[in-house]
Amino acid sequence: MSATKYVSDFPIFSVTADLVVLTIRDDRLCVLLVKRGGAPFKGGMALPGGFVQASEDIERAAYRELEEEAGLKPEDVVLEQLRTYGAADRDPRGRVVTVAWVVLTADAPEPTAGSDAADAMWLPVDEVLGGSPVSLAFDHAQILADGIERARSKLEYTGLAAAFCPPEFTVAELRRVYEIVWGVDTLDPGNFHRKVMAIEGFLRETGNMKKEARGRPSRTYVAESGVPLHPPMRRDRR
Amino acid sequence: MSATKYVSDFPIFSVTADLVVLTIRDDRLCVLLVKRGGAPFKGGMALPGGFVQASEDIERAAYRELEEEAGLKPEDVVLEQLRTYGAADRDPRGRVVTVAWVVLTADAPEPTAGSDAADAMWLPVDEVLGGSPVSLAFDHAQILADGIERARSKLEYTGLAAAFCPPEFTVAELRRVYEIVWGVDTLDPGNFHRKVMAIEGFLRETGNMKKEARGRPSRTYVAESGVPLHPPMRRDRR
DNA sequence: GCAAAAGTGTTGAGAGTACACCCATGT
DNA sequence: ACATGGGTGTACTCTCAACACTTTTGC
Repeated sequence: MSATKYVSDFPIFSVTADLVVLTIRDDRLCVLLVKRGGAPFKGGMALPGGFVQASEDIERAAYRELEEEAGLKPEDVVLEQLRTYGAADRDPRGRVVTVAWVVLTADAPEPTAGSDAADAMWLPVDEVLGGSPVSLAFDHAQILADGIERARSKLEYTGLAAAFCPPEFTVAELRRVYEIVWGVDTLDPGNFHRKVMAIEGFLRETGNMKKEARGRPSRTYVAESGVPLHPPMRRDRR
Repeated sequence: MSATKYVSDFPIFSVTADLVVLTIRDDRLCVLLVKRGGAPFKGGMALPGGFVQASEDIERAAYRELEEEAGLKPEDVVLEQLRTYGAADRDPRGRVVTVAWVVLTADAPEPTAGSDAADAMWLPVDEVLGGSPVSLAFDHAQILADGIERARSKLEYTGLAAAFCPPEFTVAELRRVYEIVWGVDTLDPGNFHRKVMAIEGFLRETGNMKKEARGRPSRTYVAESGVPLHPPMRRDRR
């Protein structure tokens, strides 16, 4: 850190932007974690993130950290604010509040490639939060859990699932996203196809086809907008 | 202000908690606004709120401001975090980020009663944001709009509507809440009654009755929990 | 009795599910 | 030919909205 001192008439806070970066790799929902290089929690795992600079919009800081720590550019992702965590004792360094963001991406470059945090890695979320959970620094386990729940519920009533797909994708690829994120066995392919095609303004046909290893080639689509889905894709919660 | 100076190694932020306090008065959705007593925007209207103290949880600060500026106690309200606004230039005093909260309440005491801000008042939201909108300080117009939208959508899939009702209420009172907040003409009383009674774990009958000016007396209920509604109460968005 | 509001019954339209079936490709 | 996944058709179920109707009060 620099020797510069900052002075204020008001109680002093520092603000960080922390990121819950989610993607799908090998048919599993994965989150980007970094190994901390300094105190506190040195060597422990944490969400990527960092301090917001003095004259930087918080959202801009989130995009900057995303590029620095994950090598992801704004046009590769969907980013939205999750919530702010501000318990007085959440950071041993002092009074730090963090604004957390959920980031969805289809691009999943191995994060070691030329980034600040060479110790970044993708881990399946069910391993991080599951039976023998990975211990995360600060309150990051809570932030991660909140971020995953946000992503799950957003799939229901927005077209956000497309953010996990490449720019041009098939209905089956979109269906896999729903199955993986919701953790359900199999959505009926026929019904899913019809349902998703019935939603106005969600998918636009490209005219291209994509051949898989087996079976009939499928049409490809691009997501049209971020508008709410009508009707929504509801998950069963009996 | 005190003469105390605060010093830090990190970029300095101040953090405020701002409140979108909503209630229903005279069959209209109303928001609590205060007249600012100091610069900037002195004399202008703003959302109630204030600085978070140095060792105070942000949520606790929200409850404190709620009591100081509106005379409302935690048990009288439902409070939930809305989002954080952190544009670098949003406050002319310096780098201030605000964590905004949505507060729903049935109690609507006239706010002048013994509070810090004797200049607080309830205003109908459609007058504040409508045709000739009231000008609000900072980015508070945006915050208010976001808060109202949050309240509207929360009515669909949570039992939050009950927060606008007294502790013991009738199905008709609950129905008025939906009509007023969503701005719809009339929900069918019969269908609404059946729908709301079909939701597990939402309403518990008290055994009491309430007589209105006219018509058959109705049973009264208390809201049972904050659990999600299944099935949800969906609003039409044709 | 009449008006008004609570609450119930009935019915018809539409949405969702299960599943049969056809289509287009690789092997 | 046959296996595989894309995509469509069909019929049954369930939900929901419209609205008729009964109940219980005040006037």
